[in-house]
Amino acid sequence: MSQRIKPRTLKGFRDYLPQAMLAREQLIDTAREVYRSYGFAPIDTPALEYLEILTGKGSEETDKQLYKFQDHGGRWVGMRFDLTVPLARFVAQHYQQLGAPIKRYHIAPVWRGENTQRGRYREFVQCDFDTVGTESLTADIETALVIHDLLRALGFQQFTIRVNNRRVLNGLLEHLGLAEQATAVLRALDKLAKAGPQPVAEEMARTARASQEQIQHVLRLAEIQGDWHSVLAQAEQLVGASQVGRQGIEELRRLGQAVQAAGVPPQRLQLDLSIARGLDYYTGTIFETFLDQLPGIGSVCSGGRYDNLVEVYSPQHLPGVGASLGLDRLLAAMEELGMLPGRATPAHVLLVNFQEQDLEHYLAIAARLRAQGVRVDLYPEPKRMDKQLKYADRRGFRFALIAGPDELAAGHCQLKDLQQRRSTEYPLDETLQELAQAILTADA
RNA sequence: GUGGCUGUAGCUCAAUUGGUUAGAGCGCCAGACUGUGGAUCUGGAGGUCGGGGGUUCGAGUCCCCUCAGCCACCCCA
Repeated sequence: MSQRIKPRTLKGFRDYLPQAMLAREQLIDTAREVYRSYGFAPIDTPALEYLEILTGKGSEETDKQLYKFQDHGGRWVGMRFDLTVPLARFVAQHYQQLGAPIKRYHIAPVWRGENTQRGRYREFVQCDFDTVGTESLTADIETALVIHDLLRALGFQQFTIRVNNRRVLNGLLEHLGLAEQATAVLRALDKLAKAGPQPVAEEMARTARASQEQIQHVLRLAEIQGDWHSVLAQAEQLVGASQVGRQGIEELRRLGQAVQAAGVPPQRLQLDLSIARGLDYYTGTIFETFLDQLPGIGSVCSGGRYDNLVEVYSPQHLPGVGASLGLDRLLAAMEELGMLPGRATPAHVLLVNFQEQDLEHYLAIAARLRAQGVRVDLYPEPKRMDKQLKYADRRGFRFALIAGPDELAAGHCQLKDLQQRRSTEYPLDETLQELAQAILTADA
């Protein structure tokens, strides 16, 4: 070999080893189950879209982060940076066949060419669920419930879903005569939690040319603290006579009431009038979800209502609402919190290999166990047993199945529980039902 | 995209003021122990000191560039 190529991966792109991938797949399975329990159905869309489909939808910033290039036919194409914009295109293209409302989930990778950090990558998987084609607040309420169920199903106890409504913000800005500069004001406001009031006020003065009085008014809204009820009461005064603002407040009132009535503990759902979200397409309810133990990692599940996004591609009015679970960010958090299992194998049992001439026996035993749902890993070569047991141990197998010449001759086998460190004898009969039951029971 | 910090074996880290053939622990492979795992001992594999260039008699060590990681800004999952 003249020149060996150095194996490496691009910045922000990663390989996933078995242990990590098992955790990812388990998380995906959980998300899928929760989505399905609410009736969301799966879809998929291409990684590449015509560039014009993607640009100008999220924000100026997302346009800059877009991976784009000319394909072999000279077409300008881009890699999707989220799953919501492709969904809008998808709905516009297929709503005749689908009918409304459309409830779909979509678990797939997205790409953003931005700088990397802990829990921030250039290729990452989002787990989106959305309801398109209804303006009903029920869809917003269910979105909150799904987020809640999802985090609970993943094993989280301490998390906070922060809720706001763009209409409240827009109402206030309208009331203050800042409707024109809404984007700039909201962008500055979004930084309040991190930066504090001083820098935010300065940014508003600079980018939105807001007066001191206007700024103070906006900041007052964001600083409102308290329970759901009192926050709304105070916000009501600040938005004044604004029609939009009052609608937003009413929506939040109904949403808060319904979600709590559905059994979500009040402390998990917080009204936070300062969250605005950087994406331009949101029009109503907005959600962000933070882990109480790791607030610094950012939101692990965000979303909101976007009533006009599909109209970019279709004359139909197709309002939508949904949210996106950040799989990779969540996994980074779970790893930090020690919530990930250390297993590196999906198999329940390692079948020890004693000698080449008994291969057919091993294959038959494995086949019978698999037929009953047991995942069996047959060691490929007759190595020393201590090596094989060490292999099983290191990878986190619960069981090793020992069926050497002695056992085969006697018509039974040893099931070795590597966790409890003891063996039990089982008959090697036609079905191996007793053995399979023992393995599957211990696994559950 | 901007700024700061970091970069030695798979992992965690050593290596006097620049000075011969770059070390340790853990892990991996093998043996002691040819049918019973997290122990012990012995041996082995694995590094172009992230990569490239420069200064120097001599660079892991100093300088520049580049790549990657972390942090902040920005934005976001």
